[in-house]
Amino acid sequence: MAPRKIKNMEEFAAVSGLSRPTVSKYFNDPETVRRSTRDRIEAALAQYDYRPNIYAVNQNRRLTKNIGIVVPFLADPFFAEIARTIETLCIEAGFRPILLSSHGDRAVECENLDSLKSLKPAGVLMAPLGRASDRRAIERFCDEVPTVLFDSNIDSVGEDFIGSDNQQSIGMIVDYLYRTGDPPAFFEMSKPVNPNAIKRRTAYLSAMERLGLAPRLIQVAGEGWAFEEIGFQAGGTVLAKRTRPKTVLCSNDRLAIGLLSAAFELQLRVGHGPDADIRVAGHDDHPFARFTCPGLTTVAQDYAAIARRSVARLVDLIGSGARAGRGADTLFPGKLIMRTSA
Amino acid sequence: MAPRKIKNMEEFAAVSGLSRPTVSKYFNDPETVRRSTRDRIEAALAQYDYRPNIYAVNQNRRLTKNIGIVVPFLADPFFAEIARTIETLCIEAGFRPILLSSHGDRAVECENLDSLKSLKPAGVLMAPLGRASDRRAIERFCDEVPTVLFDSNIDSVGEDFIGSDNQQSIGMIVDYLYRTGDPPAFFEMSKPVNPNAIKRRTAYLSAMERLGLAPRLIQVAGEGWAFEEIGFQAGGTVLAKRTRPKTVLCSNDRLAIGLLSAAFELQLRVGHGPDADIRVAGHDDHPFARFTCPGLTTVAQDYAAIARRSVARLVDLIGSGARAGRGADTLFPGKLIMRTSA
DNA sequence: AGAATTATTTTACGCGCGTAAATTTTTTAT
DNA sequence: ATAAAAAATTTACGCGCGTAAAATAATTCT
Repeated sequence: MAPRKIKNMEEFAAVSGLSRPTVSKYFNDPETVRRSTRDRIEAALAQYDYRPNIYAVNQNRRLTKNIGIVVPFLADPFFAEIARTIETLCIEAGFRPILLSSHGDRAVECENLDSLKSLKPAGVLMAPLGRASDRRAIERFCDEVPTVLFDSNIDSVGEDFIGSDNQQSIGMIVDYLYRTGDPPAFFEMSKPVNPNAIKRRTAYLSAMERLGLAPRLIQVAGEGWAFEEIGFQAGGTVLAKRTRPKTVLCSNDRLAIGLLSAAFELQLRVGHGPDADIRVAGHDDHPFARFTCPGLTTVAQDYAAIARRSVARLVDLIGSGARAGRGADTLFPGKLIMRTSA
Repeated sequence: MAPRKIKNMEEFAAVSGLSRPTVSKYFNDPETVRRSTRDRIEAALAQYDYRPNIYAVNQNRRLTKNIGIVVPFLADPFFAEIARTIETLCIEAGFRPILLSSHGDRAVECENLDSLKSLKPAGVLMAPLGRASDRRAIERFCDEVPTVLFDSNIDSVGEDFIGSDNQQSIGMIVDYLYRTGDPPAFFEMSKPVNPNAIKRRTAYLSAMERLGLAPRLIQVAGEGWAFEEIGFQAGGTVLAKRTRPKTVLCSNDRLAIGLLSAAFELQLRVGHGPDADIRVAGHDDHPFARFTCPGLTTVAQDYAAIARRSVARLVDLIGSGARAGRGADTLFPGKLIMRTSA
């Protein structure tokens, strides 16, 4: 019992009866050694519980097995969920994910990229802040590290972009709302941080035009990532007016959550029933959207597909070693989630 | 312009006119070199933008500047928030935080500890899963790495524990609910994953006894971390019965969010008004608690204080180099947050 | 069985830095 | 001003591994 402690790969190679370079090869890719050799190593591994020193391993490797994951705001459950999915997929693909949040802050985002650069990652999956991002810094980063952007795009940056088809999803829910009642007004922040927000506005306008309807934008002040608070405060003001719309489509679910809270406080009945005062819809299918009062009608982003495709693309890029320059954009369609709020 | 690229510390030392070990000393602690030396290095640093290779740096250091942060479930905004605060504090203290989530899974928690061990962290801040944790694995880990537990305790493990005083906070809200209406029933999961849940139940029972009241536990089935869903499903059943309580105190806010959603669906009026059907209170002051319908009366955990103290204790431990064995527990009191749900 | 192929071992070197010990410089005390 | 003490710097060595090239062994094919 209690076999002596293994200090390094040399010793481990000794107890497995192999040379160190062979063992090294095994740890880089177990498939590259003979079956019998592999069995011997794995037997020794079970007995001695040795792990190569991460720092020594990565010092001389051109490319590490690290994959950086950068999200703009981890306290948003949407990003927490997608990050979790991506993490799992990276591990399954044989990489070591390193999760960083930019906390909604441009400077932090830059620091994250700097930190990652010094970790020599094989690749990076990044959901940028959007407008608040330092475009130049991200460009420079993408020049050095294979990077796939997801969720929110920055034109002509990164190898690839994977996201949602806002044109389709907003078009769909505008159609739905129009067919089942009054056409929606669009509730959003006047200075959106996120490219998706801008695309959704455009999509709303074009959908209304297509239907031959007059658009109505409700643009409210507010900055940062406290969307619920902004939706609540500004929404309260909007809803208190006599001119309030009969149907509101919010640029995202978190704004809608705040708006629903404001509506409740004003004792407005939200829903599609005959005695309802107002209909509210959102976008994203936020994890909490089904627990709002009433449940929020919204469009689900296919975040599982986005995560899968993003990881797959990055792994491809890493495998091919190709820095193919600007690649293609992939947009996944949204799915209408009908609950009781609209 | 465009000075030649710096490959390593040797080159950087050359362009700053110093020897490499001196530069190395500077990067370990700028205070340990002479003022004039420091100025020269920092001037060169501004011009050449060199960063020491992380892997080479940590290979020979006994102790890295890494601090591991392990939370049980990052998709829970409460943990996302406290993790964010802790991250910032670690950076301010001159360390490099590494954030890992156990995703509510025992095996993942163990893997996280293994990963951390091979990163040779100076210390670790850990919020364990609780009952689902592999106690032995955590014990072994704490033997090797200075570890401060926070949020949820595992008796006799780790150097220190920082958390909330459930006895105080539950006692306070039970008092409040009793003084302002009917005494509360306690809504919880029958098999709680979290030690806090168990302490809260005990605290509820003792508070009721102190007040000379008959306790009423409503224990519902359900496992995992989908608290809203459990609160919604089980809560719907409970609230539909004629025997439903007039006042419900939920073991945590996420259960309460689900319960509120169920109440809304049953068209029950929640609140402390004269025409209300039921009062609902929670615990934690979850980031979304103020946007529920109606706003959730709850107890705020002082997560900023917990984060500050946890980091401070760990930095102390690291500084003193002392493995003092089992230290003290620090419990912060909660703060009553009166909203309209109770 | 012999040749061609594939897998493994040996040899040899270097990565970029930490760190103890030796040396030099600077500061303080006399 | 000079010696002693303290601080800063340099010298010298090694960490644990990757990796390339050459040599050897095992396997497969004809």
